[in-house]
Amino acid sequence: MDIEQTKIPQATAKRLPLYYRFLNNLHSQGKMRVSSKELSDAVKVDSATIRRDFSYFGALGKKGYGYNVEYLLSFFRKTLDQDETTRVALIGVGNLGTAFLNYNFTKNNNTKIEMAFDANTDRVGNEVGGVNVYHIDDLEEKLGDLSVAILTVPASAAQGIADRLVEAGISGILNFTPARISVPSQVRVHHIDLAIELQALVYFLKHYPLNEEAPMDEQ
Amino acid sequence: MDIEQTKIPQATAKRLPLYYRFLNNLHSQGKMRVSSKELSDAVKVDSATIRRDFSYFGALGKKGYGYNVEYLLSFFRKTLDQDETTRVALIGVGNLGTAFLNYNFTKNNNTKIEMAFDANTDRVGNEVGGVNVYHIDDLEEKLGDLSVAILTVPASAAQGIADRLVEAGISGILNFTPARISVPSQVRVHHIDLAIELQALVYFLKHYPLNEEAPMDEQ
DNA sequence: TGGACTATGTGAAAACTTTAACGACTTCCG
DNA sequence: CGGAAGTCGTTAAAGTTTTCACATAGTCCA
Ligand SMILES: NC(=O)c1ccc[n+]([C@@H]2O[C@H](COP(=O)([O-])OP(=O)(O)OC[C@H]3O[C@@H](n4cnc5c(N)ncnc54)[C@H](O)[C@@H]3O)[C@@H](O)[C@H]2O)c1
Ligand SMILES: NC(=O)c1ccc[n+]([C@@H]2O[C@H](COP(=O)([O-])OP(=O)(O)OC[C@H]3O[C@@H](n4cnc5c(N)ncnc54)[C@H](O)[C@@H]3O)[C@@H](O)[C@H]2O)c1
Repeated sequence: MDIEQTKIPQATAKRLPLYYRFLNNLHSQGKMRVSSKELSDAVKVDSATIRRDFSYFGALGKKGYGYNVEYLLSFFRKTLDQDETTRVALIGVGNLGTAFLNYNFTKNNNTKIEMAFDANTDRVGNEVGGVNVYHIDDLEEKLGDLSVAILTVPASAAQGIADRLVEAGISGILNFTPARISVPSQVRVHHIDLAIELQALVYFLKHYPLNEEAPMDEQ
Repeated sequence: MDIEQTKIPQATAKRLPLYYRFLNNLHSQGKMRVSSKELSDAVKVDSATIRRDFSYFGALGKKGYGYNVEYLLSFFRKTLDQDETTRVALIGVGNLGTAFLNYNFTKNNNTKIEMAFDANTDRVGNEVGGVNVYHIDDLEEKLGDLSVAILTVPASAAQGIADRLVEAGISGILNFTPARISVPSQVRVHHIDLAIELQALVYFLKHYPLNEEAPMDEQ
């Protein structure tokens, strides 16, 4: 909870995990150095933006040389707390929830889905992707000190479950349901609304010219 | 392809589908009128932002009254081309792809996954969620005039498939793989990177104070 | 009908984000 | 060793998005 880091722009913070992943790729390819230009080509973010982003953390590179991959990587590992794994709960083992459980978020990542909950007794007691599925009634009992939850229940159940999660002490929710849930201000919710992403893409295609000067990428 | 509409800020454009969905909800609840304040509570977007967004389309509301739900809805239906369905292809019928196929995007939506492709012959020939799965070798032959594709293949295959999609005339790609693909500037790619979303949430929780003045929501 | 109330639409300011440009320092080759 | 080439870190400018705040115009009740 560094006071320093409070100053980092949100836009920058959102790109950090992306940088981290590509630095990891470079490192496992045995690359020793990288320039903001090379990184820019890889992650599709303007090189000036990358340099600006890095500069919030101090002078990480060397003029005329670029950045040392290993150094940068170890710096971001600390910054992004890659050393400690954040344990996550998933609520709603349906289509989407099952996909997430089968996917191993820990591969390149400091997060791990530790347990799952569902209301459907057919699902309860099983293991999906190596994760135990408990009954939603046991949420408060099993949750322990987990602080992050992924919400993949039907929209109609979203607010109710969110209330229980908050009550149980969760501090972050990744919400995949179309419901815009209400939570106290100490709790952070990120909405990922897949239907809307698709609609927005279609809208942009129909209404925005996509010629030469189209932006490199979106979102 | 109205010239008018080119002026609409991207940030606004991304919120339109959200507004549309909530207006639909209100309408099916029988509500006749709605104020920017009420809408704000529902979608968690500042009411001034909502009024500003709407104002790009002209004066849609009435002072002292608010907005007529039916009118607004029919206006957005036209604006978002809700009348014509956009046909979409999905490439990669794995965990995530299967979840999308089973989900009916058409429920509240003008998009429909029309066909799917996979390299695994075990999947080919089956129907998933009512959608035929073809072999990836037949991509060019089957694709026809579809202009949007959802990419849920392994990261290593992403760029190769993207190249083929572009060659086959696709104009928009919703990319769920961690690979940042390169495409010509006439093609629009939206990246949805779930692992990064999760990491970013964790980062914000650890490094940003989430007290009184925390923003209402993110992303 | 009148007057209190309500809620829009928008000008202006503030906040945030991206991009351009370049001085300064490093590297690296001949 | 010296100079050309490369690349950072940053200042300043431009662009985008959000928010404030209020005149204005319509509502609605008594
Ligand atoms: N699948 C997709 O492609 C997709 C796309 C966009 C949005 N979404 C949204 O994601 C969410 C999940 O979608 P899905 O397709 O996985 O749905 P699903 O119906 O397959 O899964 C929902 C799961 O939640 C469980 N559940 C229901 N009520 C519960 C409760 N009170 N407590 C705990 N578990 C409960 C159900 O038993 C089920 O297993 C939905 O809100 C949906 O709108 C999904
Ligand atoms: N599942 C998740 O929760 C999750 C989370 C984050 C990111 N992702 C990303 O989404 C993508 C898909 O993930 P997944 O879990 O569904 O993977 P998956 O391995 O379950 O599915 C990939 C599918 O693509 C098919 N495929 C492989 N090569 C192909 C090719 N050349 N042409 C056509 N099809 C091909 C495979 O046969 C398989 O069915 C991956 O890039 C993954 O990194 C998934």
